[in-house]
Amino acid sequence: MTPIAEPTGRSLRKDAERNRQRILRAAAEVFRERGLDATLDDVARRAGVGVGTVYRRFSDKETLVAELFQERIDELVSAAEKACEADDPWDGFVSYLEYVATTMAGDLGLRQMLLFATYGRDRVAYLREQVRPVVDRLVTRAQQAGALRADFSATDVPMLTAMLATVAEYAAPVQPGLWRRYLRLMVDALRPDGATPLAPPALTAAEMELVVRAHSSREATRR
Amino acid sequence: MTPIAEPTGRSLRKDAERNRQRILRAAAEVFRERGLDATLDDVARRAGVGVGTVYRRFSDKETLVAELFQERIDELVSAAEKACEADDPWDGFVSYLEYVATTMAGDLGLRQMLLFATYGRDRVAYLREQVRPVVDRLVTRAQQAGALRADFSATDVPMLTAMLATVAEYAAPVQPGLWRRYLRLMVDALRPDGATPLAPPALTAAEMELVVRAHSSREATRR
Amino acid sequence: MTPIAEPTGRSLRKDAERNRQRILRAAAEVFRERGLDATLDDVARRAGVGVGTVYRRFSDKETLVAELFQERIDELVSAAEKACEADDPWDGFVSYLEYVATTMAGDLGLRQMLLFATYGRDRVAYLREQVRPVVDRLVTRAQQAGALRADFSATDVPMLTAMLATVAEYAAPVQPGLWRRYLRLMVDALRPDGATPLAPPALTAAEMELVVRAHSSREATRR
Amino acid sequence: MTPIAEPTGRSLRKDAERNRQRILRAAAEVFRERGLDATLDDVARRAGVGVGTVYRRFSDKETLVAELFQERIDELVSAAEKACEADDPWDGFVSYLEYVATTMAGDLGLRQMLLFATYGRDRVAYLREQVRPVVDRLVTRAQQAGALRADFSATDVPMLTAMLATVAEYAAPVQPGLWRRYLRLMVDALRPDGATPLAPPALTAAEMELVVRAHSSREATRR
DNA sequence: GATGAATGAGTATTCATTCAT
DNA sequence: GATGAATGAATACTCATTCAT
Repeated sequence: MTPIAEPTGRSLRKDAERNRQRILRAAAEVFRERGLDATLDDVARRAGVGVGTVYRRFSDKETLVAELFQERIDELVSAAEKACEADDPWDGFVSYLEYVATTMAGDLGLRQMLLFATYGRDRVAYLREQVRPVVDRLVTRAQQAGALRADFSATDVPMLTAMLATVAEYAAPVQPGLWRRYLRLMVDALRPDGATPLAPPALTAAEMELVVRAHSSREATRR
Repeated sequence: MTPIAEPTGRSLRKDAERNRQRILRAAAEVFRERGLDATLDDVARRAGVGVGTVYRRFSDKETLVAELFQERIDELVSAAEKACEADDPWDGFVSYLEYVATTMAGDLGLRQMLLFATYGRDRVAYLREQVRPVVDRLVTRAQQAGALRADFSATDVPMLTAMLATVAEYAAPVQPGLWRRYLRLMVDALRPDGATPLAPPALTAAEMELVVRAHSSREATRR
Repeated sequence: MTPIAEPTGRSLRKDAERNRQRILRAAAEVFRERGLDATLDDVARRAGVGVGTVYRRFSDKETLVAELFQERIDELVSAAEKACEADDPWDGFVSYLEYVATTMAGDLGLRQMLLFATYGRDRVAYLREQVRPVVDRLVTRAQQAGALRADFSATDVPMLTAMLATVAEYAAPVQPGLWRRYLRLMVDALRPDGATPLAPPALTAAEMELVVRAHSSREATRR
Repeated sequence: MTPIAEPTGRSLRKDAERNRQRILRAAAEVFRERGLDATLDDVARRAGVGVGTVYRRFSDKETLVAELFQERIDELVSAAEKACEADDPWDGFVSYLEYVATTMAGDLGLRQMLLFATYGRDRVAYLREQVRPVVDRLVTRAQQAGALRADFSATDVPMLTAMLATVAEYAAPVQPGLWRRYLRLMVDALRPDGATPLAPPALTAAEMELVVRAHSSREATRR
């Protein structure tokens, strides 16, 4: 784009950034389609760069995956925020669940990341850290509006999304939207009327932390 | 054949059988804890035998995994049958869900087998073949008793159990019974009164077959 | 594309090409001396590179073997063409036999490739495809000159060369040229005068195809 | 067979000998059909005994193969002797060649043993030791009768048979008798009339010894 | 900085051989 | 003696990661 001259300095950094983006985009595609078993060579090829370049930008496969995950988290956070501003608190809440499930339904790599402790389980901890406050608000808001049963907890949300991800994973090749059926089912159960007391109680935030940590430490032993 | 005498050959078989059991036990542990990526060398080490011995007993990693899976299937089928004979059709239905969730809780290998079809996808087909009729009965029975909403389908059952298994897996180290909370939630939704129409519709039996098959072919193309 | 400049990438390719050649040379030696059972690790060691490098250049053991074989084919075809242009049709014919026998002498791998079809049987088919027309001409030409008995067939040529190669293989370490003795013997028999009718008839081209195919399928069933 | 009593002593040895024969027979079949790559487990299975028994009778796979080879040698020697007593010296000579080629044509293992230096090349040395005197006689007799060209040597015989084995190997699956065609060809060349002087000269007996030794020592280095 | 070549530990599986029963 | 169970070194091939150009 910049015609002549300027061979060093800024243009290089611009190139670098462009490559970084390319790689992230390529990785997102590749992992989405083929799961986390895909090779970094595959990613590099799709990005149109050499593997070396990938390693220059991301010290590790793990790191690259984590970076991608972070992108999803960011998107998730803004989705949650947007959902918080919905006119109807209940609709906001449900639309957030829908958003998460939709995202996961279309992304094999993401599902593997969430459902199996093979890659960077500790990222999930970080995710919760980020999203939690917003989700808290989302839940409280719906409950205060009397639309969501009182014994529902913010820590239930990640569990529900994991459950939907499971369905998505299972049905992905045949009926990618099947998870909506189970979202409906849950939603029916989440209304305050006629609900049976839930037991055991939801995880506390601290317990939730533990859950996630337990997963990652198990991970640590593995390799 | 001859129940008396035959002191030779028999004692050998005893040893062999002992090793076979050791291997199965070791494999169950290893795959449960570390998933299906675990090596047969790992299994052998855990069992305290050489790899060759593992291969003498199980022609394949695939075969070994399948054998383990078969054990679970058998248990599942009898659980379903027992559930069918419960006095209260609804209780029977719920207790089956409980049984399956409990079984899958904490078994990473089992979940991988069900969700990602690297090993023994045909086995999953077989599993469904075995359990389906009993589950059909279980569901019909609960619906005829007016205890289960009419738009619920037998193909919903594996989905629900997979969902519960996901929760179990997540929470296992901290709160192993957490999945019961979500079982309650679902159960609330499954009652016929006040239910919202479910959409999309449940998978037909044929579609369910496809889901399973699709997993294996996806797997095939992946490599 | 641009023949000037481009100092990067090119020098790498030089290295890579050098290694490729090293590997091919090493493979030629190893397979020649120790047959096709030799390991690619052996080849790598001889070439002074890691196994990975071998696999980077040749996707398969099969492929590497085929590549080596292809080199021989190319040489063979040009030898046959040159032989076709000899002033004396008979001398041309004989010199071709000499060439082939010389080439195969002492190359255990090459002989295994021709006799036992573990690797690159399709290549043998391809070889025949390539050489056959030229050999046909070579034979016809000698027969039309009245120098070669009429019941000789082009499909006899590979058989004769295989036979000579066998002798060469046997005698290589002691008397590398011994095969010439048997070439003389055959040549005596190939003259048209005083020849006994040959039975059974030579293979037809189609049968020859079958021979080659049969080897591969036999191989297939064996494992 | 022996009814009661006599549990130790002779009957055991009889059993052992019977097993030995069974194993040899089984090995002959298995190696004939599937070549020397066949497993000793395969042999044991075919023989209806355990592998352990095979190892009790034959210290080694190599040894078992050698033993089989010896059987063939013995048969070969008697064939040669019988051929020596033929009324027509020439016919005797040719029938010997036919006998050897026929034997090899039907036996993949034998061909591998003879054509490739993978198994027990030194056995070939031994073979020659045994057969040489008879073959000498066979050749001399035919030459004295004026039926065989004078420059033919006894050391040419193993070469001719190896050549025929090559054809047999090649054509085995499609046209197992094709070697006869080339035997005819050679026979035409072996008549004394109209023969071109053969060069280089045949191997001397000493050289032949060297050839064989060279093969086996090459073998030694391999493992 | 970018490239892609090189590396080698790691994986599933086989088979000759040994040894407990 | 016979059995077949156990062993483990060996083989083809992959992929995350490093490094020379």
